[in-house]
Amino acid sequence: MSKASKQSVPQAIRGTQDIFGPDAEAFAFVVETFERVRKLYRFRRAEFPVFERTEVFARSLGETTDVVSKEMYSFEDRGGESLTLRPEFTAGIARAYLTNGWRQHAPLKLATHGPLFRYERPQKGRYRQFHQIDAEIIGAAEPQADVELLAFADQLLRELGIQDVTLHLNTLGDAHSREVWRRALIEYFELYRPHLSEDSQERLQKNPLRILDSKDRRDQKFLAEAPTIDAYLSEDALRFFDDVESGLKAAGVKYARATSLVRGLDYYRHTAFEFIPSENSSAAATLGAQSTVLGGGRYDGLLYSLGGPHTPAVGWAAGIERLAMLVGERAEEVLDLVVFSEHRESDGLAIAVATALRSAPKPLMTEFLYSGSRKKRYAKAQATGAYRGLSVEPFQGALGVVRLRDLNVEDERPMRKRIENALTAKFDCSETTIAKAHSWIINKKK
RNA sequence: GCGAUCGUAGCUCAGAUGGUUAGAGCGCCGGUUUGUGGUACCGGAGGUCGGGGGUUCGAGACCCCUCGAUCGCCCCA
Repeated sequence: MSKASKQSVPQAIRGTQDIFGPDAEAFAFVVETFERVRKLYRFRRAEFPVFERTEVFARSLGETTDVVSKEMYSFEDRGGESLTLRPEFTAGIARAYLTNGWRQHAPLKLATHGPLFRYERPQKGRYRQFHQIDAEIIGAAEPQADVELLAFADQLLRELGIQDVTLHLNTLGDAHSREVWRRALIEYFELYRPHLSEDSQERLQKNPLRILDSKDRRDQKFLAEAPTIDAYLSEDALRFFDDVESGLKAAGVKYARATSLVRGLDYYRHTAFEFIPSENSSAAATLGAQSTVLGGGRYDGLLYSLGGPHTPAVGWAAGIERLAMLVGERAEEVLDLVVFSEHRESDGLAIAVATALRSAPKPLMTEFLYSGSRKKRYAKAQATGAYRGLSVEPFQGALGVVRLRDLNVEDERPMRKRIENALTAKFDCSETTIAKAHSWIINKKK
């Protein structure tokens, strides 16, 4: 190990993470599972820019929301244009739908994943650069779209093996229902204004719906009597929600009605939902205060607010880090083989052997060791956890000899055959036994 | 933006009440042993104690600032 230079090592940006090892495996497992399940539902893969004009987010999320007013990474580019690193997927996807004329594909089911950026205080399950998987259906006004989207989410969580997470479902009604309800809430909470928490007194101005899921005890005693959306739903809105509920039952998706579930962002209508760990479950403990693992809803108002035609849409997003925490650490796959050269003269043959094994018709997952003293390599080979080891040494009158080493395996037969097939495909070699070890003398390359 | 706890070798951590050249285990490098070689033993490299300022005869330990981590509030996935 060499001495560190005098220069100080740069620190990672606050709230960013370098993910490696079992955590990275869990992350990849979430993405791979998402990719697999999304195809079953025929959501089409799409990629979107990581930054957009600032107005894309400002106009769609609402200027007063926390995300826009204090959490965006915005900057001017060299042309003086205000750009913003995406704090969420939906706005950018809506923009893409409009600018590319994707109405022709409606109803369009899209799936994507990648990094998002929010200037927030990092804590458990929350980062400044974080990652989401995302699914959207644009151009479908039917409640069946909501149902299919939720069935997808539900199946994804099951296939990830995540337990004790339940779907909380609510409706915010159509634009009119929502507005009437909102006014009723303000009127109700105004009565108790002095008794509310400071946060909720402020929410009364900015976002009265959010008072409903306040964690403050002072607020909670007023929540039971607060008006619920159900009393204000228009007939259409009511019928829509009924259809969603019966559709979910038909699809076998379990859910709990959550009348206090609301959405912070302005563009939501009708269906709103979150998958949340059950209280006192280990999943809840794992996630800490960041309980929502997947959330979304219908945003029929969004595309219009971006200057497009009235376009119905539903979607959800889920935090990959949070899902990965629930999945738990995943071990990397166990290696089939580890190959190491015992002498400098056999280094070339060793890499040729490793390559032959990796590119065989039935390839073997192979680690190739090159560091450490010769005598340390056997110990290193053990430590890789590979089932078998192959040492490569010079051999008189031949290119060299490959010897099979017992490492961490019991059933040696299938592996030995595969190794032999891989070797004979690339080399002229003969089997033998040297010092009781099964060996192949490599005569020449084919 | 607000609050709490924390920051000592690559990793996990010891270093009572401030006091001589800052320690252990693991890992890494080398050697002896072994010789289908995973063991055991010996040795070595590696730290301006997150950074800056202050108090003190003297600070890793105390104070202030700053950066970062962790966990809450807010908000959200």
